[in-house]
Amino acid sequence: MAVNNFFQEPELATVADSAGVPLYRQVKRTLIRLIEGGRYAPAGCLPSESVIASSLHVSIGTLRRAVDELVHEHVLVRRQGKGTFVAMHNNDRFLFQFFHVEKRGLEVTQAHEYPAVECVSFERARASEDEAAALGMRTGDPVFRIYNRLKLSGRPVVFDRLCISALTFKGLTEKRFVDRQSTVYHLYQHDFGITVLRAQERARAAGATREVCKVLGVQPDLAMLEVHRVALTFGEKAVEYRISTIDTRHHDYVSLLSKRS
Amino acid sequence: MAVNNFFQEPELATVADSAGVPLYRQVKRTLIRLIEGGRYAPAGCLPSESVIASSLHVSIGTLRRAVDELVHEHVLVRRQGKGTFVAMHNNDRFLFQFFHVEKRGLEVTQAHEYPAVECVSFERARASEDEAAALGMRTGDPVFRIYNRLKLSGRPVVFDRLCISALTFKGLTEKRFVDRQSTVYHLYQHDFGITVLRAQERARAAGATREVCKVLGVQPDLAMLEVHRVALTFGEKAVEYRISTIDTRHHDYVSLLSKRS
DNA sequence: AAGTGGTCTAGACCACTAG
DNA sequence: TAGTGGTCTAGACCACTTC
Repeated sequence: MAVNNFFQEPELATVADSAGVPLYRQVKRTLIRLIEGGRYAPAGCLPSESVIASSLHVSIGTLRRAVDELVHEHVLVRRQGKGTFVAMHNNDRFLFQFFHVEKRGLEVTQAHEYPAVECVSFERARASEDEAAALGMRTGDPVFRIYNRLKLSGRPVVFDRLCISALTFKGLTEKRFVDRQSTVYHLYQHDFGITVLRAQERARAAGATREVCKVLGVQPDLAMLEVHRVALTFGEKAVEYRISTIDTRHHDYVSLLSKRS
Repeated sequence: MAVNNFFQEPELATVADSAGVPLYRQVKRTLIRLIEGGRYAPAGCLPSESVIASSLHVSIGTLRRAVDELVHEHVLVRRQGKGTFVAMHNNDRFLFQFFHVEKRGLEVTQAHEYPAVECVSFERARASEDEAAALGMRTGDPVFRIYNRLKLSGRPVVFDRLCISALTFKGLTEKRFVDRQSTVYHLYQHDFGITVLRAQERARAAGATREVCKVLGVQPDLAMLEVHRVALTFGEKAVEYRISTIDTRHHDYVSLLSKRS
């Protein structure tokens, strides 16, 4: 499990002596560069903390502080007795970090229900002005536009329209998308090496359009919840723009303010 | 600024040797008990880290770890060179920790706009079933029901209906509520010693009711965003139940998933 | 200059996991 | 039993604030 010939590239192994920046931040940047650069596969095990610390010529306390922050940001996962791993996007933890629709009723957090995803359409297109702005690209650049219907307890509840760069996700096909084993974000990570770290969401209410009525089977002008999400990876780079239209007659969009203890 | 006769109560000063619980967690619980018990006023300064550490017979590293977590949970605030303080709810930081309505447009986080609050009605009432469930009390218990209209750039955008226990907030009057200097949460903290630490929110879409039309001046059945919030203090105790109805034609409800770096 | 929090170190010991 | 992360310590030095 341990890797010996680890920090070979001198420029990566060296912690730059940037002015005023705390050492543990520099160590953190170094670790991010290594992860980002594909130095470790997702789910891969990092060398032990003592090995990394001595490789980078910092104390173990400093190394631990850098890792602490990366764990907090869901980039790494620690498992006592086993090692430190690159966070994966294929487990419950990560699914529900980004899926926040819950059946109405119990205020206490109940067991989450997995949505069943059906792909409604998959097309290559050119970025609209909005899409380009959200993804930091130019209008007309090639994108994939993927429309999904999500069912909870057998009833259609969410209409997801997502847009991703066809350059970033070169080689993606409808078949690969539909046949994926796990979540979309796991596909991004496993097949394209892109790890979604966080997302910004903006919610608003809007009447159901004809398209929404058709896909979700609701009556025209029903008040729907519309969530616009931009998913971000390292360096705050936007990788996905998604509009979710939610039938909130029996479900809520759940948000948690501030940290829990 | 420094307090000398600090840890007088032996049972508070002693860190219980609970089985298996890390020392820094026990220190954290001790600090919470002291804050909760009004040992320090809000905005009050704590003794220096070295003083607390030696008082509790733990190393400074352990004390710092406990304080780190409390800072992360917005219970304490550190100021280098000055000291550690109990977090206050009267600054921008805390206002916008709980107010998440933003004008549409720029995706980049723009300067937040302060809402202008008008009290529409203030009444003593008996808790409905929903209110009682949200606040952990019995149906029929006395509550205050306070309705506010919030304006942004002079236009009514949000209709807030909040419900709090009349027992917890004994002595609150419409005058005191309206004449408050700062935010509602600052009033809770300053006048009643209740610190709101976090909140749970559930959002849904709904057509405008007659009451909403009257207060916000919108046409009937316009799709509105409805946010149900339960605000919590120490020990996960619910202290406020609030329903915000938002006109999202020109504003969004903004949510941040996962941590930012 | 004195006092505060912020960083960094070096090492000890414990708890968990695997072979 | 060996290796991993988790906790705890004791002390040094730095950066910031106040007097």
